[in-house]
Amino acid sequence: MMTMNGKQHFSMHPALHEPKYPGLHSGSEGMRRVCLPAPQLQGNIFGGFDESLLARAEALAAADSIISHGKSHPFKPDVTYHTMSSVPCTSASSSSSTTGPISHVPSTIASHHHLHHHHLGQSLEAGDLLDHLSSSLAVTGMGAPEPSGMTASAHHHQHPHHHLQTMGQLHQAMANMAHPHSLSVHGGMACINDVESDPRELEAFAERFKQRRIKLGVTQADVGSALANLKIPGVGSLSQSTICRFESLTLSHNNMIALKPVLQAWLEEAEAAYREKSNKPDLFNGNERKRKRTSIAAPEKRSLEAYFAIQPRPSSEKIAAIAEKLDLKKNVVRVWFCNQRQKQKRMKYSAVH
DNA sequence: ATGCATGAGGG
DNA sequence: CCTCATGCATA
Repeated sequence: MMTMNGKQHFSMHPALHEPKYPGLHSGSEGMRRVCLPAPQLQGNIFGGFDESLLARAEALAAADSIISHGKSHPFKPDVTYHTMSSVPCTSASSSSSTTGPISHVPSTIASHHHLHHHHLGQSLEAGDLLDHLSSSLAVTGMGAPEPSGMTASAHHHQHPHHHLQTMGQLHQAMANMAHPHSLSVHGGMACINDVESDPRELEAFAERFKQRRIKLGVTQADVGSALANLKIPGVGSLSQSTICRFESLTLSHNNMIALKPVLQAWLEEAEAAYREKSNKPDLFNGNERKRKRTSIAAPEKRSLEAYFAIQPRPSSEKIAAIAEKLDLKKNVVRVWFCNQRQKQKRMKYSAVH
């Protein structure tokens, strides 16, 4: 559909991305074993990718399905619905209009009134709890950019983008702490910023975090919204998804490092407040959710995985071709590839170590 | 716990 | 367009 944009990006990067693959424990999706040999297609990826490539990928996809994986879906015809409907809930929640562009508007820096949904009976009332925790993790000067797997020269590379610029400045911290050179000459043990111990420390922290969080009777979602109350410059709230991913280490290494200080600060505050006060009344829940999610059917997904194994970064043309072949919207395919690439780079340090 | 998506920032 | 950090909707 929709023809093609005459844009043809030949960004055939050698192999900037390390073939790091998790495989440590995840195992929920169908990817992971998609690392197929992919014979001699390095030479004509662009030249004659047409039939051969697509055919090849599909063949592989077919073979793959025969082999079967432990996870077979009952069957899912691609349900591609995009529906962002209205928000019946007219509560005063400040939350986002799920209508896309305005999801996260206000930088909670100035105003932090988020009336989120709660459903724990006696969890801590973050709003007040963490209100006085304004500067726990002020800073920790340390200088040294890029972790181990980053672009060594682009230290300003992925900066303060996104809404709440949660990392706007966290990125600094992240970059700084990423280097073993500095120091964490603080208390002496488990400071807010001793990332020098690399992935191991993170893993341990994530584990501890989860355990204590549960102990406090707080959900991932609650942690996310409570973060805004920390009013750490540049740090707003986060979603349940992100907290979950942090705990399960399924974020990029950089992201993990950037989030650690914030979550640690929250944890400390929450525990302190917990001891102090039993709890508070708590709020009610305002619910609102509408948007539907596109669902790619299993067969299509298998094909995509096969294509991905052959060429993780298909050009616009190829994406269009694949999209048409699988009868999917081009954008869906493009996004799918982007997401696959991200997954491939998840934490679970599987490379460069 | 995860799949698909949005958006910022950078080319 | 891509990469990245994140989020909504979902299974």
